[in-house]
Amino acid sequence: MAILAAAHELGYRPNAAARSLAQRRTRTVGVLVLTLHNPVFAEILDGLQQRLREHEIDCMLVTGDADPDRERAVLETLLDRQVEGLVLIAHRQDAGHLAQLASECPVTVITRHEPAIPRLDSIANDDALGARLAVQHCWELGHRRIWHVTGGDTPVLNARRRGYLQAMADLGHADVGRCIPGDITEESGYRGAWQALTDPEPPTALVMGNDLAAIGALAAATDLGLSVPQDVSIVGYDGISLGGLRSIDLTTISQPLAHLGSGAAELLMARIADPARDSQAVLIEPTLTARGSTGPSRHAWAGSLGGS
Amino acid sequence: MAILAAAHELGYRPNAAARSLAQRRTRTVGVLVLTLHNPVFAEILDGLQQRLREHEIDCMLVTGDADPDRERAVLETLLDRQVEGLVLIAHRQDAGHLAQLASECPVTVITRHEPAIPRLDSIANDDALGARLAVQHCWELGHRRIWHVTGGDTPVLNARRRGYLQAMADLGHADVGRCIPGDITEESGYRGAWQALTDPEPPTALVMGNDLAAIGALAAATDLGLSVPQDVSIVGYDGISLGGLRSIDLTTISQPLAHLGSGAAELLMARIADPARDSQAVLIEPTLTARGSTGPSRHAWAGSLGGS
DNA sequence: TTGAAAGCGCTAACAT
DNA sequence: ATGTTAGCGCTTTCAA
Repeated sequence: MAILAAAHELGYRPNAAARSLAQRRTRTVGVLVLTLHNPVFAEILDGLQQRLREHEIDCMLVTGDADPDRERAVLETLLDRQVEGLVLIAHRQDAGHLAQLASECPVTVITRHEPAIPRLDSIANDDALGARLAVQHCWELGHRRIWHVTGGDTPVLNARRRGYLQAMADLGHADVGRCIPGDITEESGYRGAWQALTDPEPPTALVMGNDLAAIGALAAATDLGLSVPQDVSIVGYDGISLGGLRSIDLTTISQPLAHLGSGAAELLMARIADPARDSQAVLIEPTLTARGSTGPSRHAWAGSLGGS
Repeated sequence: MAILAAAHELGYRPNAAARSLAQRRTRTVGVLVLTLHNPVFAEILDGLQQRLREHEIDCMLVTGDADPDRERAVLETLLDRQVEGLVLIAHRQDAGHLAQLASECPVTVITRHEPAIPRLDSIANDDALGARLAVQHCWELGHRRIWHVTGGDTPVLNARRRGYLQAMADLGHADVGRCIPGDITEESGYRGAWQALTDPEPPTALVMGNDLAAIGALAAATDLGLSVPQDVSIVGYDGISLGGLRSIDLTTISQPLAHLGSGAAELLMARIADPARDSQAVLIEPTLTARGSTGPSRHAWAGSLGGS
């Protein structure tokens, strides 16, 4: 007893591997994040890590840098370490592999609304709704030629594209809409916006796949000598805090990022406590944050077609 | 044999805890990162993780969100898991605790030049030199009233401040220099720059503590109706890729970020192979990346004091 | 070459 | 209340 106490003083360190072997639990969950380069994930992780800490659960953070194979490899290492649950923040896995993961341990997916898979819960914002809000905002400012630079062929970005198309159709302006393929990096946003804005009949408003791409789009507009929002309005998606800076001042569709993280932690804890419970799919309404990158366009009513 | 093979097919998963217990090694290193909100660390991690992967070493990534106590707590969990080494990317620990860590396992520190501690290596850029380069660049553009918004009271940021003061002294203009306290977030950069630029005798050039703060400074200039670089030149530090965007277009002191990461991996691997080797302190020369946020100032020669 | 046994450092269930 | 023992799932050693 006293001996043990003394040992502690002298730098004795309990071996976590031995403990989890004997105890048959690790008090650890694994967290996969799409990439560390987009601050949106840091903001989600803030909420997630804080809540896990409250539950006294350790978290092992890994990233596959948006590469599905690398993701699979790091998920394997997490599973080998007997994590008690998995949180996937914007993964790149298909439904089959997801179901397999969920058969091995509780899984919670953030940012993505998954098909019903047993033992898998999800929490996400309504991307289609968000994209519709973005289009409506532009429309109310008088824009008609509203284009979309997509974020890539993933469920989240496809939902945003769907919302965009839906909104354009609802407004009766699908004919002047257009989708330009891209991904969710600044560079891609720059290229996509450049392509759009150098079109013979350019759009007056751009709905971008996410905030990072929108920041790239701002750069493209600058380089083309266009003023924002006088010449072109730009809307992002995510609501990263960087967009709130006055020199960026990006109108965007805001998700409650930290809340997505803490909500995921709760879902995972609940499922670990009761693995058989029904799958939950929490859907959160995004909101428009209007800032300086959108405004009435002087071209809005003067394009190749008039108002509605 | 065949039995084992079949077991594998059927979802058998080796238990990493049991393996590391039996094998007495984990093939895992722990990585502490100051914060996930600054993309500079993602860029360092790119280089680090890739190199570790080449060595077939797993990496457990944690963050203490710039809070020394939280950092200490997560470092404990890493040590409990018997990591074979530790990489600290911009930590907040004092020399005493660092020495204690190094006595438990090999440690490599990135971004910070540590005092000689046994079993601890470091790799960093020369922050004082970088800050001098920033001042010299402004000076060559004709600026005299060059102020510094500091990044806080940490060794790295203190070195930058020292370099700034040194350069001002060398140029014989220490009297018009001034340090404004701040930290390394956009918000702080905004506040610090605002304070500087609303001074009765404002500076014509601002050397910021890092790129994020510089981006905040750009916002402050915008809000004050000042043009960059006509009214004020702004220099960042780090060389994050965000600064290269044309809408931001930040002159900065570039560190070879991925190289810092891969270099740290090599240092750590070498020390794990030979724990008794001499401590290494790799120092890398930063370089100036001149972009659009700096230029000759129309006020440079017209301030309260003329040229030299 | 293949199989049995011991043991890694801890915890849990016992027996004292 | 305290001390002892078995065993977590693997690797390694040693015997066959």
